[in-house]
Amino acid sequence: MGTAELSCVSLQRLLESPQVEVVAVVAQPDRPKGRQLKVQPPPAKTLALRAQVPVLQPGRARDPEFLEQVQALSPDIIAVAAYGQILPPALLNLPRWGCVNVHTSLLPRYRGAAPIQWALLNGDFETGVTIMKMDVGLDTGDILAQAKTPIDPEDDGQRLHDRLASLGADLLVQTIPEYVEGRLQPRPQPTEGVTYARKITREDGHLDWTLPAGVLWNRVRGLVPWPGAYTFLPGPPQQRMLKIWQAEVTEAGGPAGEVLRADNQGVVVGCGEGALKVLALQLEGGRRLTARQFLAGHPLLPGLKLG
RNA sequence: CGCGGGGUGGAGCAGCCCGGUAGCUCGUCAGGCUCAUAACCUGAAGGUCGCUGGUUCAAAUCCAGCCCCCGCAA
Repeated sequence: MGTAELSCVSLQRLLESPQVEVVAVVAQPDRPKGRQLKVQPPPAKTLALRAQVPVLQPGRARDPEFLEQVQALSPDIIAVAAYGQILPPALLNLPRWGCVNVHTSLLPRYRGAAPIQWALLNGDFETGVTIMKMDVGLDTGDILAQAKTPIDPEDDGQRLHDRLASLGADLLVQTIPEYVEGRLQPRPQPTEGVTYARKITREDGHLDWTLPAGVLWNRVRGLVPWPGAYTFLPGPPQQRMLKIWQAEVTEAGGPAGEVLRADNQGVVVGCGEGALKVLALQLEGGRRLTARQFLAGHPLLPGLKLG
């Protein structure tokens, strides 16, 4: 079961694995998406169809009709990754080996919806993936396997997502046989160190320049590709949203939110503490540009106030 | 028919409302200057102004249709 991009990597590995037969894929229903609000299939469905695997798309995972369909398939195990719905106990207990989940954090840290982003937002130096046996709680199941990866300064939400997706997929296909063959004992999550990664909202991207540069830098990195860190470029005629895709912390000091310097190196903006050198940005309606390209057509003079 | 911005030499933009000489910041090429530079100076090349049709003496500019890019929203 999976919906988002992240689940596709795991699905792909499962399809390739000689030890696993994928009898069906469950994804969330097609939803209106994109610019003209056209109804579009989720990525996992697209991949499943291409692999000619049957796809189920229940509106709710607890629909009795859906549960019957799953029962009819009599799966030995259900693998879940980025599915996006809570699974009812009836489903958790349906397969002989239960349900296993790929979670992109080192549980019990960052239970919940946005573990990748929060690891970056909090400036962690390390994160990873956990394969767990699902139970009724939110990401509280027993741990089957974990793999770690360091977070380096080059990482942003997209890069880390991609890396964890493949790390998780590898670990999943390796873990399932070990678990099923009894070579691996589920162990309860530690009671210490539990944190929750609440869902990210668009407003989380709105930069507050009175915060320290280091915090803002983590925002910029953590919120790629969505919602992206943004600020506003004052008019005339009207203020426009300015997304900041890449930046680094720099030494300069000056009023928070004020452009201190703007040249080919980048746009330096004052923060509550230190300054942020913006390297890649995107004006509302335009495409993403390097600081150099941006400045060629949009002069940003020192003293300009961003907000 | 969800809302909105945009397509102008290689890049990023102005010009469009108020039709009439193709502009700006860069890049490229050539030369100069400098111990040196993503520095500076001089010169040059490079554009069917997204496509199609319409209006007009005249269209980047006004009108209609189409293609493509992007932000919001979901």
